[in-house]
Amino acid sequence: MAISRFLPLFLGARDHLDDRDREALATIPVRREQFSHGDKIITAGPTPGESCLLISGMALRVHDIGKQRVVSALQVPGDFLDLHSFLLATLDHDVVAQGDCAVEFVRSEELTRITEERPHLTRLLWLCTLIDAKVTRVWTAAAASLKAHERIGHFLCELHARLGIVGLIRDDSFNMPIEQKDLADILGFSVAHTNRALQDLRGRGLVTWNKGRVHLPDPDALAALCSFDSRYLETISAAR
Amino acid sequence: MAISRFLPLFLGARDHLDDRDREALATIPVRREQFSHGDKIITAGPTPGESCLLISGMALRVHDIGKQRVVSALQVPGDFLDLHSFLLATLDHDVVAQGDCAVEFVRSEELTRITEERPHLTRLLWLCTLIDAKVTRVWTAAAASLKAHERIGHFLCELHARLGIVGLIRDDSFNMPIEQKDLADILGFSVAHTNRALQDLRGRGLVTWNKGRVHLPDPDALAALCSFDSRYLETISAAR
DNA sequence: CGATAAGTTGATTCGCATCAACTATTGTGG
DNA sequence: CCACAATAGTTGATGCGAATCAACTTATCG
Repeated sequence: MAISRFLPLFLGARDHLDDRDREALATIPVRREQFSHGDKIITAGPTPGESCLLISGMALRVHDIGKQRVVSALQVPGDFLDLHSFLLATLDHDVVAQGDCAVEFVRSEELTRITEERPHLTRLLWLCTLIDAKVTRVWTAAAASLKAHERIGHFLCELHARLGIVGLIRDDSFNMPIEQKDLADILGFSVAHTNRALQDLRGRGLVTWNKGRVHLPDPDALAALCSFDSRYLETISAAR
Repeated sequence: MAISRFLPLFLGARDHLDDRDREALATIPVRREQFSHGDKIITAGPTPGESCLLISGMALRVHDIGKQRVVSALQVPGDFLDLHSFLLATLDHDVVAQGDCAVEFVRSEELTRITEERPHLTRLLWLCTLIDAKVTRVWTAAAASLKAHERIGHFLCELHARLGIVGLIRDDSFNMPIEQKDLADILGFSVAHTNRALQDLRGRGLVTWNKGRVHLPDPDALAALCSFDSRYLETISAAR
């Protein structure tokens, strides 16, 4: 099975792909697999000989620190879940399905081959991991400086922007396979507090969230309230 | 001027460098520059046509979010401060000198050349950015789940481990161009609270911190107290 | 020796966790 | 189609961790 159309879409959003790049991507063989909510897609420990690309659904990076469980990132369709593992010998966290997901596995040799033969593609794949890192840094900054309702808003703005890149936004609304308890878990709040913070945003008319679907009536106003600056995601590469 | 011995040291800690790799590194021309405490080494915005390597001292990644200033990472000698900027078109944060620093600038063309000619080195450089990302994720996890004294301890354990890789630890002690107010700033605590948390660690006999020098009498005990697991840093690459 | 910066201490306030109850919604078997 | 169970969401009371502000002590350095 050939790799999903998502990868060229995602990479192409960053920099022009020429025909040879596209062909190199199109000929990567993949194995597709389906996961349900809570399944471990990837387990911490020695890295497997393959990396995987999220096709649909969402996934969480889950760290165990002490006796606690902490989410350090959320992945959306088009993201590599562990492009890292192609270069790292061990993975320090699990990747867990948030809702149902489809995933495509790529053998590491295929990626190594790209690095040997297609320098431009290599730089673009590298870029993916850099953007991932950027998102994490901004997440860290947001966690350190925003209040609960602002963090939720920031999180929703981030999702709105990221899902937009892969074409999953319609009329400023998007699917969200996440419940309040999951949101609390992801942001590290209690359920009670999450609920109150969400009510705050709802009360301001900035967020509606019903049955797994989120609508942001005024994304700019929400962004302003939550100090969200989308520029860090609109990354055109300097890779060429 | 040729690139510092730090780069082969740092890369070589991850994977074997053959003679051609070493030569490719050794012939990279660099410009060396000195910065004093508080100087902006790199400014947020369009990326310059060069990347830089920290040779001595420490530096902070500083994000502006809303009206606040948040530190998302601390860099130590051997770290690239913005290997990102070689691939990213804009940088979303400043890099600021913490104490005096020496830095070596490398033109992006040189790095591009490496990606065209030396796939193995490319993978190792990529690896550097991945480790950087790992550190940030663990930082996020620590921030979310540890109490003040544990976070300080975790931070010191991380530094101990990272400085060890580049040979800057002697008898479990190391230079720390950081005062309590800086530490508060980095971890996002108030100065008062930072002080109390430090006293806690001192009271347990796990940390001494005098005149810019930190000593950890029992690193393992400190690591245990603070849920620090150094494995995420001891990264042998799977890059070959 | 006084001046400035670094470190320490205490009192008060605020954000969020925790625990516990309660309501609304969804799902299930009879 | 109803009765009930299970799950998701909401609300309130209380406690703790850390911020804030202000005073004070100790180093450092002309």
